[in-house]
Amino acid sequence: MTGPTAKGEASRREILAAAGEVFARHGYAGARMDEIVRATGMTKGAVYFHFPAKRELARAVVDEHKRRWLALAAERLDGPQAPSAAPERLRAVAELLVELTTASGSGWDAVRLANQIRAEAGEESETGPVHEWVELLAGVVERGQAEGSLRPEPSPRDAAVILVGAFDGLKTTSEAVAAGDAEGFARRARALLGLLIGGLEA
Amino acid sequence: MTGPTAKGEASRREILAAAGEVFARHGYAGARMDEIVRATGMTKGAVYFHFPAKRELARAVVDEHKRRWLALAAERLDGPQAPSAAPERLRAVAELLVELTTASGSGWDAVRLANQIRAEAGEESETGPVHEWVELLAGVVERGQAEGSLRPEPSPRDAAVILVGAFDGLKTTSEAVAAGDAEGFARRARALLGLLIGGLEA
Amino acid sequence: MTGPTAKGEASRREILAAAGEVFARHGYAGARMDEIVRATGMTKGAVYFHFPAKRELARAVVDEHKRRWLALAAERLDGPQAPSAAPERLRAVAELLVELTTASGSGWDAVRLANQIRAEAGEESETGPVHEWVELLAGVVERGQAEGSLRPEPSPRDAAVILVGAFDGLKTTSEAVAAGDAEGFARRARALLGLLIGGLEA
Amino acid sequence: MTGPTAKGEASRREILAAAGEVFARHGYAGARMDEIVRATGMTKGAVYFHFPAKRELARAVVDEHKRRWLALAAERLDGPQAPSAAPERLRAVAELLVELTTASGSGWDAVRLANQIRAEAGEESETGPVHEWVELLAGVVERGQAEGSLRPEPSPRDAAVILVGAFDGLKTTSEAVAAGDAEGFARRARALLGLLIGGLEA
DNA sequence: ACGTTCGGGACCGCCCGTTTCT
DNA sequence: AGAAACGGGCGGTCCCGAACGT
Repeated sequence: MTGPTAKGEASRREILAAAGEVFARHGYAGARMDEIVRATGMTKGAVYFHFPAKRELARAVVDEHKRRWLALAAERLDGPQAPSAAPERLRAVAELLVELTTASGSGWDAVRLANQIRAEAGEESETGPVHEWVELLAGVVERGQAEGSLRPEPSPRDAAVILVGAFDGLKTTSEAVAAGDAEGFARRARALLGLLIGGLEA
Repeated sequence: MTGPTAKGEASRREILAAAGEVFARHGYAGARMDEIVRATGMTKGAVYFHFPAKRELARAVVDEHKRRWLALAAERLDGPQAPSAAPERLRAVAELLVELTTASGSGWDAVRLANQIRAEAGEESETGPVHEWVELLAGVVERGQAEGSLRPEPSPRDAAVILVGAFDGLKTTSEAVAAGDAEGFARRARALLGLLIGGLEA
Repeated sequence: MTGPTAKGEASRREILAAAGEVFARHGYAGARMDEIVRATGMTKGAVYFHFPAKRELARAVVDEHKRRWLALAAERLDGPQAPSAAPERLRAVAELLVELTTASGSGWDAVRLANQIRAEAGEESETGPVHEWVELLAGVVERGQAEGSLRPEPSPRDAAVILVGAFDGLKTTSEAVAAGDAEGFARRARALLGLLIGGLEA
Repeated sequence: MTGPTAKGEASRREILAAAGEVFARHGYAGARMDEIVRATGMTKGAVYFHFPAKRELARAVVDEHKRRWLALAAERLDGPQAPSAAPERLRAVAELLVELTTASGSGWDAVRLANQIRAEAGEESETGPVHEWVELLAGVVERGQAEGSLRPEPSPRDAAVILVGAFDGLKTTSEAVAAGDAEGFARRARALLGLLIGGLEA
């Protein structure tokens, strides 16, 4: 009745980290609980104490990343040196995306993981990280269109979906074409987002 | 030593079709061989006579689609009423992509399937359908840049990867955001490709 | 990380016993995991928790017997009423072999099982029970030759291999000729070993 | 209605040879029909035309060898320079056994194959090659005992079983102890048989 | 609260000896 | 004699819960 202890929290975080890695390496279905367990150094029971099922674990991994990213995005958009014009705000978010994806090595993996969960379980959870990004960008686009700095043509939501989706797909395809070429991906991603944002400008 | 017969070929095609559907429904890992077998109406032995393993079957599905699509693409680009200017050629291919994806219902699934196989097997096959599309589009872009109808900035290959990847990702994200909304996807896809191709024009 | 518990040990032993029986009845290849599982009264998961694969299980069965028999042999050779002259020592071991084989019912089966594993897996493990017997007997023969109570002709190792091999083969052949005739086997085995040991004496 | 043709006979022999090799390599249970088929260069239908089942094929392999060996044995025992004294006759057969086993590479494999079939199918066929050898040797021993050149102690049949069984086991054990050492096996085999026959002499 | 060892079964991909068409 | 189809069953995996400490 005393709630989670400090040790419990630490274990939880460790499990989350290990699971994130394994899920990223093998995909949701391909990931084996045994491997996750081994990666944590704990035993099966320990993992299952914190997360009652594989799916819950995956969801927790996704949520964890989501939390972190949105905090970063908010910082870029609301922080002291945040730009005020919509195109620049879009560019700031775009840059954050590129950085997240290339820097931490596997930043975008959680997005892919969320998609896999969705694909397996027949459409349920509508709270994946993509939605958050879409909402975020849709808000920026909407304000930009209201201000007149962005063209009114694709609806804010469509524009947002296009930006997020295009970026996501580029990651997959880049890896299919040239696996491991992080630099090439960053170059292409910047070109892509530049092209799109430029096209959206008034 | 007489080679495959007509009946055998027919069975092979039937299996391929059924497998394509099941793979599309559940993804590669989620697809059960039993379900594929049931879908063909044949028995396990029959399927395993034609394809020695699940992975080979999936690869054959991918290759089959690849063959068909590239034939269509070639038709659009080399047929009688094929446009000659690079931007229009890109637009023609873009339109074909949209049509294939929305019309046949399971058009783009093979691309996704190829990505899943690649993800599972730890990067081996370099013959997925993406590569073909990339090569095809890179050729068009290159000629366009030589003619001056396209800007020289992203390299032909980068441009091609961007076009293919962005399109691919849009599908996934569209479904994550609004599952089953084919019309919405087509609208966004046309907007995306229009934006990109417009941006590439001189 | 607390190590195996008493219950676990008990289960392990039970599985080992059941597996030994089934392997003896059907041979390694002919033995079905399902039957072993059924014989234990547990489920597949339980068996595979203790032994990760059929081959490991078989190896464990072999090792178990090896341990037990060598302890008995050591008792006969080093115990209080152990003979000191080499020929008598050989005869003591020979008698033990006959007793083990006929008495416990499934005595020599582990030796046959080890041979089958080796035959299947393409020569790897050099730790089968035969080796232990060979080493044991070679030691006795060597001392006997040094003392002059045994002829120097076949090298200790050759003599040991001959003794063990001849005994092993007699079992198989006896059963091929007259299945189930334990008494006949014992008679022949004593004759065989008497002949050989007599021939080795100075 | 014309009976087997010449081509059919040739195919049969080819299948038998290929099957013998594969059975020797993998054992009866481990041998795959597919591999045998591949080794013949024919198709499954062809093999199953000549031999209705795997077991029949194995039996045919065994019988084939049996036929050949007995012809050779008869030659040694009844030929022009055949010895007349029982001990020498035993030695002649022993020498033949050693030669057969070491020379043709896999001479004794059929004996092992026969044992495997018997083990799998729960004692039926009593016509394996071991029996033939036992009968043959028992005859020699019987005459020797009648003549007084062999001691009367182990019955002819027991003596024969001992000789055959000991030899068989030595092969297995030799390979377990020193795989591939044909020379060592021959040395030990000659020592073993010399020891035994010497012990049987009056 | 946290962790461990142990056990449960459903299920899965695939193999394999065989039969059935041409 | 070839290609094609059959279908039962096998070894093994995997996610998870139970029982039991600490």
